[in-house]
Amino acid sequence: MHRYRQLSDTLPPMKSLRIIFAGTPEFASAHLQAMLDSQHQVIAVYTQPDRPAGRGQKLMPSPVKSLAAQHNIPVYQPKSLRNEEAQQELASLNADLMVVVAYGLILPQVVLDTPELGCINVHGSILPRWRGAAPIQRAIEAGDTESGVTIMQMDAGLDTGNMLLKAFCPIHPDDTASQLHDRLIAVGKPALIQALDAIASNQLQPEKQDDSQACYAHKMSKEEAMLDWQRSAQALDRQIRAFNPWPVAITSLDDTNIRVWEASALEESSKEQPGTLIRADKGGLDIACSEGTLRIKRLQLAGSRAMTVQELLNSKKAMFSAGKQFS
RNA sequence: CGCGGGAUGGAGCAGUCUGGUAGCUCGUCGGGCUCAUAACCCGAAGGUCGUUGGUUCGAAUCCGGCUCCCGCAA
Repeated sequence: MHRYRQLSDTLPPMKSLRIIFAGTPEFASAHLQAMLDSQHQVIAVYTQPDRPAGRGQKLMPSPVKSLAAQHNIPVYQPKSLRNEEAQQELASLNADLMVVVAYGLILPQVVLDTPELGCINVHGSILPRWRGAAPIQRAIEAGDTESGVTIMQMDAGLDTGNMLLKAFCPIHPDDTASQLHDRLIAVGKPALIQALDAIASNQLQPEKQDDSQACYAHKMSKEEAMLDWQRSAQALDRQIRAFNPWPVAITSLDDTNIRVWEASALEESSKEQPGTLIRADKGGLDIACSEGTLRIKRLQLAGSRAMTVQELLNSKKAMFSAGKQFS
């Protein structure tokens, strides 16, 4: 296996690959863009079927579909790749390689074996840590200080394939999932192109994952968005950053839900019961936790946009008087 | 046609139900107090009330169309 930095002196690739790209969200479309800017040839794109999304529930194309359409690349949107019809369609494209980035569909073994060079995946963590659906968010929630992108040869398991290349980046103490997401795109794009070039000239050596070091990044859900004031301020701060921009951490005051967009943990501890508002001023809302104090800086009331505590206090001073209980 | 909330000086809001001189908290500018200040005191500027049509003697307020924003849902 190569580290990304060591590949910078790689020789030019022997040939341009015929590639099928499969992906759905923005993380995927960014990598598709990188491939379109490279010398490799994207002959077709697979993405999830259009789904009702947004207000009004209109059918929306995925970011990958939109980008492919702009470049006149054929788009396929099967509901599943388990049926033979879809599999034959894919085989008829006669690709050298398939690149999968956050596609959201399981690829059966038949499909994995279809392209001559197999299927590779760009994953938003340093494997075997954080296999699964939400590696970016879970890394922040766990307080990891380093992350990166792993490019691997796909096999039938969930992110268990042999690793081909890794590109590292730091996680800063105040990073949100949104910021790390963007950083991983910046790191992942050149890494993917490096990997493609190296694959084209057969220079990569697969490395097995150490299964004993693996952990799983479960999908984010709204059910876990509620802040538990019995936890430490530091843990809540991480949760808030991991849940930004989706699904966004929530707390409850006066029986209404408040979305918490930005906060930081203070060392200061207090004797107040966890969830008690200690003070509210331009700096933020300071709330007692079981350990430490959480300072909320930006939040969002129902029906309104997110705003800073300073803005909000201009009209809602009564709502945030000291002594109030969050739950 | 998925359900619901909203648009009022630079910012966040009240006023709309019960039409009749545009208000609050901040910010800005000027002055004062102070060793000093993000603190305090005094004063000033700044709004065709999202847009468009209608009802009315009179519309931020009532009725219809449109635009944009937000929550639920995904």
